Amino acid sequence: MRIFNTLGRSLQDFEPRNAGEVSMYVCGATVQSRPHVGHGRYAVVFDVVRRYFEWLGYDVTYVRNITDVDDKIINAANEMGVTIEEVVAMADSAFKTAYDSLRVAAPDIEPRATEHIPEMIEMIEALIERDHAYAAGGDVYFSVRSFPEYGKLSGRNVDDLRSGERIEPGEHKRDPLDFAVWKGAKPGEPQWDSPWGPGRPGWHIECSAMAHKYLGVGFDIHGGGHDLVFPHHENEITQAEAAGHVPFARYWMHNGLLNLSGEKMSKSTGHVIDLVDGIEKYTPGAVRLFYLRTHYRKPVEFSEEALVDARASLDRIWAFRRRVAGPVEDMPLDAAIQAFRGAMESDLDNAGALAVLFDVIREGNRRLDADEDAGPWVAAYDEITGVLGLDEPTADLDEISDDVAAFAADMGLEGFAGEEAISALIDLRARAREARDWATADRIRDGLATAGIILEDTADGVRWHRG
RNA sequence: GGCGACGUGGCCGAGUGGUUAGGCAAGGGUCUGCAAAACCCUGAACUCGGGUUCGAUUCCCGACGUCGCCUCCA
Repeated sequence: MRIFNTLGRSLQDFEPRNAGEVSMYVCGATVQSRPHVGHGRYAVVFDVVRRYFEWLGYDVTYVRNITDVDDKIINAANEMGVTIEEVVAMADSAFKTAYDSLRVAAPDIEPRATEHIPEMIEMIEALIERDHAYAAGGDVYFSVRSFPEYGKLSGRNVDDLRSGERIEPGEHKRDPLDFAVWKGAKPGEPQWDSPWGPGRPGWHIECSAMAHKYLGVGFDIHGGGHDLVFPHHENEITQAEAAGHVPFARYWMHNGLLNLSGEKMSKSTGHVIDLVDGIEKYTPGAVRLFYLRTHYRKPVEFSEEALVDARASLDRIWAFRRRVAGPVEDMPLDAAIQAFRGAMESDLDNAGALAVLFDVIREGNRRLDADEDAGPWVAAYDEITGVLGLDEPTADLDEISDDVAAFAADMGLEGFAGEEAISALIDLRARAREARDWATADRIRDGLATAGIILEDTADGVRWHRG
């Protein structure tokens, strides 16, 4: 497996820290507001990274944090006139809803910043002991110039940074480049006791401390959005390594960002499309496929057209598997699995992997049309869609059940519901077709379509699926 | 101003120093009561200008363009 490592900016062979195990930490959300469609990408990308390693047989430990204390959360609470807990609960639940519908598997560990304050304080103490941080006026700052390697991840030279040149009122930095690892408490803000007085942790120290706690020194993969490279990840490395955890992480993966009308989506500017809304509008599978059509490192433009395109592609994918009922016994076609692996091993070329899937589908369809054995192709399909999380979920009839039952009743089929109602209607339609009563047959097909069930007549009988 | 990424057919999007990516859309056919699905066929590309090379979309240089980071952000 070759991975593009942001640390060193090169394609590198992946060698796990411990044979057979992969430890990964991904920066999750700051739960200040509902997720936008950009957040779905990082979640899906790293979900696939995890699934792929698991598929290869690695024992994966996946940690994804929740940042639940932060300036932005405090500001949001003040603006909305609600408590911080309410902001966190609202945003957190929207993120969970989105992850679930996108079929992003829950991480093994999902630590919250507010539950790891002692670990952060411990790390800050270590930094002070080693003269990499200093307390000033109730705050604690990291001394950037005390760490010569600062800038190694983002490729920045300390002297080129014009950021942080201004010092906010009330800050006590010795050097404008220094950043806060502990912020002294302000009235009305969440606070914890510390050796430097009451306060709360800086953003970057949260991840350094939690990643270290759960994954130890030199864990395998640290991931996140490309916009986190600087300063967040740069500072994470700096703090962790300055505290003696060397190396902090060995491979750094960053997914490309999502643009909207040529501009990055950003919570702070409100230039966003809500993720939960987008999933509802375009369907979860189409959104997931949209993320996976493009190599994970490239920027992507979010557009109506792109989502409609993804939806059509997904229909093609799923239509193939519907042609064969149930599981297949065959071994997956070796050539296809090798090609799939080849793509994935090449820095997780998810777009190339998708091309392999479409090749499998085309040949599989051709074989089914020709009455040839398609088992190995179907098995390869199952294998690949399983890793990508693109297999079709079992039809959920709950929300349309009433409509189907009502329509069945209209057709004179009282007392049927769910799949039974669908089967009864299909039987009724079959009799109508035998009698060449096309009007009734079409009425049933159209009625079911309105309710959300699509019928297809095939040589082997009628198939249905959710529309 | 500093650092970095990218520019492929109507749209999206992989890849490669010389031989068809793939998807969506379009046109033609086959199948079908009609649909739907599927298969077959068709066309179409590598931003521009130099250079290296027998040969470059692929390597090097430059131009133009788009985007990201340098402040919170997946």
